[in-house]
Amino acid sequence: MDDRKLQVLRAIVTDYVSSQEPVGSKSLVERHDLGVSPATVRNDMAALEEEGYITQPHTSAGRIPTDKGYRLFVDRLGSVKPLSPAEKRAIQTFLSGAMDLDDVLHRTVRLLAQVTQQVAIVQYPTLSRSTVRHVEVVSLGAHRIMLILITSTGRVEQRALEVIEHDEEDLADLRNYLNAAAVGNSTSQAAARLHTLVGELPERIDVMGQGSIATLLEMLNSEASSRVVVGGVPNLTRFSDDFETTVKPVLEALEEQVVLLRLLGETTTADVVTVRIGQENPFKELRTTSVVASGYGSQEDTWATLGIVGPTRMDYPSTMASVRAVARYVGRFLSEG
Amino acid sequence: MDDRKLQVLRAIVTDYVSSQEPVGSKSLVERHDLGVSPATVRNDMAALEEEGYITQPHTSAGRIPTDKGYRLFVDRLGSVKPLSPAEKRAIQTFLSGAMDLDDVLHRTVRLLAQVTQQVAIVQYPTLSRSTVRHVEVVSLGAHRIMLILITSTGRVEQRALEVIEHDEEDLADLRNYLNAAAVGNSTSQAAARLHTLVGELPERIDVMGQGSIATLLEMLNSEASSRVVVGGVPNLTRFSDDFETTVKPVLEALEEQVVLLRLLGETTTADVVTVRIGQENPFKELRTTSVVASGYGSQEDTWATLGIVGPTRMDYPSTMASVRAVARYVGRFLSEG
DNA sequence: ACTGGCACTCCGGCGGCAGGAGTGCCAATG
DNA sequence: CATTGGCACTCCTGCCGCCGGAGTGCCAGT
Repeated sequence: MDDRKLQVLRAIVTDYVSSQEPVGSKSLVERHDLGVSPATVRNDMAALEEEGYITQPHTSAGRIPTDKGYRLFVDRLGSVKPLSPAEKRAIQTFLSGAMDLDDVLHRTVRLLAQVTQQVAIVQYPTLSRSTVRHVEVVSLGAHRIMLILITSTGRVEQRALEVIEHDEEDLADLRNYLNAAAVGNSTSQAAARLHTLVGELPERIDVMGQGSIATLLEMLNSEASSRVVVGGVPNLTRFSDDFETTVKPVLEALEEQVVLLRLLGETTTADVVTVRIGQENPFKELRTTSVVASGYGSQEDTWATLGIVGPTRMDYPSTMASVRAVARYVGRFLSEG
Repeated sequence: MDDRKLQVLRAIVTDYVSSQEPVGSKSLVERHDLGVSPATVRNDMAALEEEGYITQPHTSAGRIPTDKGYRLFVDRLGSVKPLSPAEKRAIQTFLSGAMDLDDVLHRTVRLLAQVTQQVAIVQYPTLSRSTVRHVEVVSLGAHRIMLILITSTGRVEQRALEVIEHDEEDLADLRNYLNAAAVGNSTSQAAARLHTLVGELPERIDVMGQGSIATLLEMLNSEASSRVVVGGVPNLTRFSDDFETTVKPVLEALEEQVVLLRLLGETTTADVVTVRIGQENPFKELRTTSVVASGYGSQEDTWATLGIVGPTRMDYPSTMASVRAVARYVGRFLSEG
């Protein structure tokens, strides 16, 4: 591909992103010194349109990038824009003073929404890559107990279940058995060991134990139902122009956890920023929006994904830089704290 | 106040709510059989406008209700519209199969959003009206422990804190002391008894115990920071006309827990539906929206508030009926489960 | 291969115009 | 005295046509 044509495409993308208006050949050469005349640029534009990178909303209007154009832009043209000092500072200080996992994730989603000016989504760390720190068994009455699962990422899951009559000693026994089997293991290991535990319980707590273990296994496997935090929804109002096509579908997607999770995509490796542009993402209603996501976690493991969703016409370099920076920082913070 | 004038006001409100358009004298007498001519209605309308219950967007347009008009409507004219069988059924079945408190509240907010077609808000049950069911102490490593507080409403709060070196026996002791003092008491009683416990701990766990008690007291007093669940945000898109005045401010309010909590208002008695219309509510940005809220809880106590927020031009009778029904049902469900 | 020039297209804003819905007022009526 | 029919008036809304501007495509010239 011709070098200048790429330059022209880059110029079109950046101009369109900042102005939100179709960009013509004349204004293009005015703002970027390409060293050629508008007529030459027009030829290049015609070629770019022929190849499907740009399009015009109507005859004799300026050009706007297509999804394919954006794709080429982020793949080959996106110079990683360094973060401003203010942004760096914001990222560094935002998490200080966070109290628990909930708090960390809520702060993160706010931060991400603020620096990108988009709708931010942060997924709770999955259980599967973490280890079991503690299992607690609590009585809720004569016939109900509550199981609490605490993982190395600080995540706490609880579930109540109906059981037969029991006393405190039974619970203490059960607690010891469960912890002996689970603590220190990864969730998959813990699941396996709990499974073998089923036959080995003393008869007195056998029935209750089996119920508890079944519930625990459910909790350990509940990765699919993992929760998300959303923030920065008001940023959608910046695109009041295309209400029906952009705002409404995004709001609807945000309402559905399942959709959101699929939108963030498979948990990718940490430190790799994924961009899904327009129709590349899995919901046809969201074909006018893009998703910029990244995994986050410790050096060894990726725990979950976070990212933003916004109109296809967004500032990809900045956004990608911000998402990556936030993902890195949160991963480090959670690994330490 | 003249009886027919009230009828006219009622007709204006209902017509405007359903049509979203200023309503004139002619179409009014057509749709409601008031037994008088349009001219007579015009006189009444002029009077109602004089008294500030209705207004016209511009000269020679139809009338729309003012906030004052809506207020009179809900106070004196709102015949409680009974729920449709379908709605009743939805409410009865929506909570069946709920797993834990989170689940209950999420289902509730969805239900409320669905039946009212508005944005729904549900507040987590406050601690203060509930009793302590269990306090759990878990080791998170050599220098960290986690405190978990479980209340009679099923609410679970956790908080990690730094402590000095400790072993399992210390934790067991501490756990027993804390539970002995707290379990079965209301949160305020529990706070008091924990306070007196400070001096009575054995020396071995004294330091750790003081830290734990301080944290627990914080948790017991954290009523103010109580969380909320929001749902039905896409319903906002039904008012795409006045984007700036309705959609944006609501989205911004939803982002701020503090604002939301103030919006729901002081926790009122259960079974009383509060309506705050337009400028009656505490944020000037929300002067075009109304809030319909109700407390929920057991027979004896009110735990928290739930409600909806929507444009002032809403169907108050239906909405109030729905909010009340949902609040009742959730209260009953949580009291039993 | 690039450039300047030129004719052409299409959007968007603006003004004028007509239709319709609604009002206020007034005189008439039971 | 409340109610009513009639009437003139106001104002919004949609529609049409017009015009300017921005942009394009093409072609001939360097």
